[in-house]
Amino acid sequence: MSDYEHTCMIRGDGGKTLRAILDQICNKWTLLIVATLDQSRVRFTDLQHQIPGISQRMLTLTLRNLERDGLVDRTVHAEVPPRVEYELTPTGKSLLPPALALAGWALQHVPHIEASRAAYEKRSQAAIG
Amino acid sequence: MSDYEHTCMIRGDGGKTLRAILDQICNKWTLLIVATLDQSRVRFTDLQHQIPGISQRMLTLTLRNLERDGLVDRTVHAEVPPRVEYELTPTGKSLLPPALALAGWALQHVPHIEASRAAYEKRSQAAIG
DNA sequence: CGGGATCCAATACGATACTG
DNA sequence: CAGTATCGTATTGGATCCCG
Repeated sequence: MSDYEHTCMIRGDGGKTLRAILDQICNKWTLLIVATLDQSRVRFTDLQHQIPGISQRMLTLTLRNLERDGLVDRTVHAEVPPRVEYELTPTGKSLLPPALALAGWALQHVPHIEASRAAYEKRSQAAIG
Repeated sequence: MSDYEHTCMIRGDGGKTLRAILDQICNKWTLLIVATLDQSRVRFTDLQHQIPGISQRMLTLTLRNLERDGLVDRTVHAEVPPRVEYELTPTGKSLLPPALALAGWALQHVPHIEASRAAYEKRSQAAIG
């Protein structure tokens, strides 16, 4: 499918559901969690450590949403202390390439964007003064 | 760069700036606007029509952010009535492929995700009842 | 250890009214 | 036409406490 066809479908009217799903994929933590689950199954606490800054609450909520959408599998081991592991489903893994592509783009353009922001702020200041 | 290297860089500590930028790209309207600017320069009102559901306020705000980040150029024509056109900068255009890849993924998996959600709700109901 | 429940602050967003 | 300003609501997310 060409880029142009993509844009047409994105803009299409039926796109309300699509927008909702895009919103959910593109929130603050989803991409990070998916990226972190790339290699293997990971425990809850390990996830929390590997994603600095995420709160327990948001980790739980985001994982539940991913589970609900069939992108992540949750395995509870009947042990004491309890052990819960998360891993990507095949669908979840299929999200990896585009997700990493976007993240890679952001990574590449951080310097450019920061410079552009600085220049913009400077212009704003100049306009005021 | 391999997927694995990508994930390492995403998870890295310096990632606070990266996360902030990813957040901004992945908000409710940015991807839609970028996708809509794909082909050519578009006027403010036309953008509003091509992105059903966006409010004037959010269109303005998001466009300003994109301009600030150097992804969109704003051209004001000295006419009456005024005419303002927006177009992607080269950096903005470079965002197009990964953005469309993600949107394409979402599009492909809408049915699967909706089915998974329905099944999940059903399980939850069963657990309650 | 994993995570549910609650409270609270920040902010994102929409609706409306006004302007050059 | 292309915004800006203001207001009110809805959502997001962190902090904290508690529980099996």
